[in-house]
Amino acid sequence: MDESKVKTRTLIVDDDPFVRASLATILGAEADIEVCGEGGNGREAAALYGELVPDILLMDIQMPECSGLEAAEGILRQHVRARIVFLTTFSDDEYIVAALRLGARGYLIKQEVANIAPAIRAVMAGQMVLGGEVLEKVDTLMQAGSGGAAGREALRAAQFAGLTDREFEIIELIAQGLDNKEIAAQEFMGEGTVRNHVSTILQKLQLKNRTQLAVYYYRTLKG
Amino acid sequence: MDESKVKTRTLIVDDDPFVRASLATILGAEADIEVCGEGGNGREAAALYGELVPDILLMDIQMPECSGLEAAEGILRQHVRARIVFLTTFSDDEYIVAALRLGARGYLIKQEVANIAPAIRAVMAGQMVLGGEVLEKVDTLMQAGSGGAAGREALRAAQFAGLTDREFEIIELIAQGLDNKEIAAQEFMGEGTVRNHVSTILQKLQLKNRTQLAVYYYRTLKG
DNA sequence: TTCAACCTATGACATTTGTCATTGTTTACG
DNA sequence: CGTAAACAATGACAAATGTCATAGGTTGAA
Repeated sequence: MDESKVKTRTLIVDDDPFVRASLATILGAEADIEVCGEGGNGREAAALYGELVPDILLMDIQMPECSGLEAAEGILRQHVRARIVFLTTFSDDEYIVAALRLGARGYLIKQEVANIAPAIRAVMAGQMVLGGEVLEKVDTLMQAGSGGAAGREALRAAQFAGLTDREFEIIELIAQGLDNKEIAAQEFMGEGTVRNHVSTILQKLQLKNRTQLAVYYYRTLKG
Repeated sequence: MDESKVKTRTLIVDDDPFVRASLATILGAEADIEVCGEGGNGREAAALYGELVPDILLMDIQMPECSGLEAAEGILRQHVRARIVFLTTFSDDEYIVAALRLGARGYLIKQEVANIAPAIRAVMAGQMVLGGEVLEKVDTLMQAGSGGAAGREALRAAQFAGLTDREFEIIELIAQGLDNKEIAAQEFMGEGTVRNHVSTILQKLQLKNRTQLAVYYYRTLKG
């Protein structure tokens, strides 16, 4: 159709009015991006999101009253497919993990201003974006196995923060519709062991059962 | 980035060399389509698909050695997001149902040559395409309720052949991760009734459990 | 070496899920 | 009117699923 003509509607949320204004100016100058609203804290973010339903929510984490993480959690509960990109001053370890676990589509550092617009485009294309500085942190946070490929691997690990390789394999099998017995056969382990892994996965991702896990998989990884 | 410049890489698979050549010529003439490979049967389709990972696989169903349906099943197992469009000589009833159930993105008739390129574009835009002749068949195959809207309704009906409205509602709730009790509450019916509906759905779609149903939902409806 | 993860495994247990037989109501069609 | 299909429900049952406690083996880092 005419996707190329439609601008990416972006909602900006930051407690610093100066930052908001700067971002709005910088992004507004891009031909394919339109700033559709601005907010100053998490509550406003949630309210504005429900009202405007933007394509992208670009949000700070540390904000008074209601943090970006809290807001994101609420928003994602309502709008599962929300594309939320965090924009912070420092790449704080716990925040990264928390944000990615929530299902954020990006985690950028304010210093890397020039990267923001391209990052938004990438997220709109279904990708996930981590700022360079963040990527390093992620790398050290989970001493990524051996000397394997860094790129996609780090992303994968990041998105399912805290999950082990085994657990991730099992997630993929569940997302293909296999039951515990089939998974056990495929992975050469006991069915009880599979159950244990599944149980751990569900706790880590705060899900209730394997069906929710499959849903989560397709909504977060794909989608 | 620059999606508008990148051509849609299309893999053509048909046992008739003449058909292959014709299609390649016709499609190659389109500014936004590029034929990236050709194959003569299902096995070649699978092999080439894995090698080239095209945007679109345009494939005949009836082929020697390995039918298009078999190939599609294998390919979709590996590449969940594969966009497979079947192109056949006749709109054969069973094939239509089978193809759509597999998760095909399109089912076209060779006679409607002029429609192929537009169909490819539609599929790339996330839509699903059924040739006009096919649509009629689908309509009669399942005497589509009453005189409701034909378009999207027919598609939905086709994709979930034989499913009732109620059943479809329940599918959507399952695809949101609700358990039977929650569905019962939401739909104002007994939990046992929900179980019965789920059981019927699974039989109709030939699935084993609700997790597979969720997987099926996201692989088929979404993409 | 000691410690912390991770992986594996078992047994017990409660819950959820799926199947089946059966029954009844309502609605649409011939 | 009779019939068929969709819808709702119940009870009973088998199977799958998820949780928990516990425990042994491996491996890499301090």
